[in-house]
Amino acid sequence: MTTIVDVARAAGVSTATVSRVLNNHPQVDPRLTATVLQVIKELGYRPSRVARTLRTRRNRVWALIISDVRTGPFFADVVRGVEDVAYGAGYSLFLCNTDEDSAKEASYIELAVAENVGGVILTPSGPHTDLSPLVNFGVPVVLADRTLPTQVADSVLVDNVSGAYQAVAHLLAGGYKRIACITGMLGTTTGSRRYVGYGRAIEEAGLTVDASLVRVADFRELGGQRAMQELLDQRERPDAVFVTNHLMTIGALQAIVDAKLTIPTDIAIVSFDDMSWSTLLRPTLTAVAQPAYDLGVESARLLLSRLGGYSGAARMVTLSPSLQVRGSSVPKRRLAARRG
Amino acid sequence: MTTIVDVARAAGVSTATVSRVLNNHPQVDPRLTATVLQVIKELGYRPSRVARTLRTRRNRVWALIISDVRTGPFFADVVRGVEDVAYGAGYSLFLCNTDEDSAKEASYIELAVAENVGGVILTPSGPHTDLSPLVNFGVPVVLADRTLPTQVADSVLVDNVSGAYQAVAHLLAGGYKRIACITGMLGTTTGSRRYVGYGRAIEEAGLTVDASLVRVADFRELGGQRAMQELLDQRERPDAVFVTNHLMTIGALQAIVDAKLTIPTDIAIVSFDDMSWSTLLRPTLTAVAQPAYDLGVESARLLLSRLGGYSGAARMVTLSPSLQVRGSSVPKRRLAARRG
DNA sequence: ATGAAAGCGCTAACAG
DNA sequence: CTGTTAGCGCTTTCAT
Repeated sequence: MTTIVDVARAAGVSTATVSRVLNNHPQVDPRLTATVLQVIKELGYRPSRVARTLRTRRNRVWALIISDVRTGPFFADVVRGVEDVAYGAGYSLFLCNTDEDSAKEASYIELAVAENVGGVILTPSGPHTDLSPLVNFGVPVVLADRTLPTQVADSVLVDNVSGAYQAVAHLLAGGYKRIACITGMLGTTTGSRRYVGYGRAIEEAGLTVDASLVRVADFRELGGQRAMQELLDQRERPDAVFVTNHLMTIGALQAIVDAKLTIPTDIAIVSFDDMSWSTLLRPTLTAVAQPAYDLGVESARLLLSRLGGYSGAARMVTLSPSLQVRGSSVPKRRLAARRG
Repeated sequence: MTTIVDVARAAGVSTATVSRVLNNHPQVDPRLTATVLQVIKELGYRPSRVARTLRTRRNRVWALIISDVRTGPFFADVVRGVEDVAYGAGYSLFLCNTDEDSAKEASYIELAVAENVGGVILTPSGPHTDLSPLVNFGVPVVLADRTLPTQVADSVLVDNVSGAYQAVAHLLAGGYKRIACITGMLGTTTGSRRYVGYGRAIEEAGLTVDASLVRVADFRELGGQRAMQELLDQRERPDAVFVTNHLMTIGALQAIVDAKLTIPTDIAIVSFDDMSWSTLLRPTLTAVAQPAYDLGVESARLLLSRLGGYSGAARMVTLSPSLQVRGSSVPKRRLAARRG
């Protein structure tokens, strides 16, 4: 391996000069710069980032700690948003999947400080995630998609209440009356906020939330399927359902198909999370689209600003989801018209 | 920040002893070990991986260089396979998305050597990917999903020929005669191998490949859609189509819907790549399922074995995809029976 | 079994 | 403008 010493020797200069060339300091003779650059190329020398990090105590690496890249398009999009900004600014990423497991999360947080990363973008696995190792070591943290009770870090959120509200208000406007809700764990921000949006829409319409129409599931496919089955097995069936994430939506759709019911005549459905295949379903699926990529981008930007020296109070950026109206929630009167 | 020196001082031992405790060397007094461990806990000390890497020239980090995590479930699954093995063995991952851009790929390869990573798992963007920076620096490389002409590295592949063959043989067995193929760029391994499998199945059935039924697209949604439109616009339409990846399948399905044709009566379809939502479509989608997670796992294992000292010739592991038969390719005679 | 000391490759005072 | 030198935090001979 060729080091900075080899380059210095070959170029007949000191290592300091080589270092200056590497970091393009202004006060260095252009001719020296040229020869050094030449030698570097000839020797195929590449400065060790490890040594540089040790010396400068600045690591051009971030840790991105999320629950699972596989879980639908959401996190994958977030990752790309982060990565694109990071790459543009000369940073690279440790990808850490916690699977919502707080122990794994804690161990990745440990890793982040052990690796002396420059910053962390984290989707906390729960309300008790301990950021103190990071905070104590002065590692800037940005919370993405979920925040924490203690306002110790910048966060970037999707307006879950608004997204859910839009979805349910849309169903109400379409003439649906018995609107069920399959929500995720209420202990999570996403779970509770989306449920709040559901309740708000119902109440603003002068109705009250009917507990028999609400099912708290686990954000997963099987949970969604079971919840939907239960709802359909009741004596008084819902005429519409709002499902708060894409995995549970897959399960719910399966349950509806299994029950041989037709969407939206028997039951309308709106999903939180829009997928590339939403338009391939028949009928096409009405869904709340989350700005996942942008969420990654914004998170990375907040981190960059901290790295750039900003040290004000914790900031909170909220991004708005948008309702994609499609066939699975056609207004009742239009359905009637079709029949007629 | 507390360092090994602080620990040594507080424990009344030398840094060498602390280091030995950290790396659990056998020849160290159990009582000293205890006090050192105690002090470490009290001080909240965490050894710097950066310093360790610099000193030992062994980095417990890998670079995982793929085209794009967002591109469907495939790479996300690969990533998780790699990550699970890596995490289990104490390694972490740089996630690098190249977007099939050889310049970006090259820059990530540079990063890998600059960061002195312990190993690289790479999906080459093309046949000209230059591994020499890695090879020169003695960084072990495993090629995942695609290989390179020069057999310089271990590789883990999916048997694309077999997968495509299974798909097309299944259509032939179902009585389909004019089977079209929408394939990706033939310059890529996946593109060419899947096309080979298509051709082999056709020829083994005693037929010949009809060039008018073959479209070379770009592995993307729009490309798949256009290709399908062209195929449908011909005077003699195909009665089935084999599409060689999931994005083009989405496009093709869209085109079929737009043409108001019915699957599989007007045209049957089989996709390479199975998705979580394949069973939600009506009819459900017949697809070749790739062992993506396992591909990640195997790649990581090969890397681990190199890291463990294995230095034999380049190995090649081939994983078999499996055909998931569903409704989009129901045999013709059964269709006839339904009608009758 | 433990410690002293050298050094991994780099940067940043400090001199000159 | 350039060189000398002292570390960054850790591991690892080499002595003891």
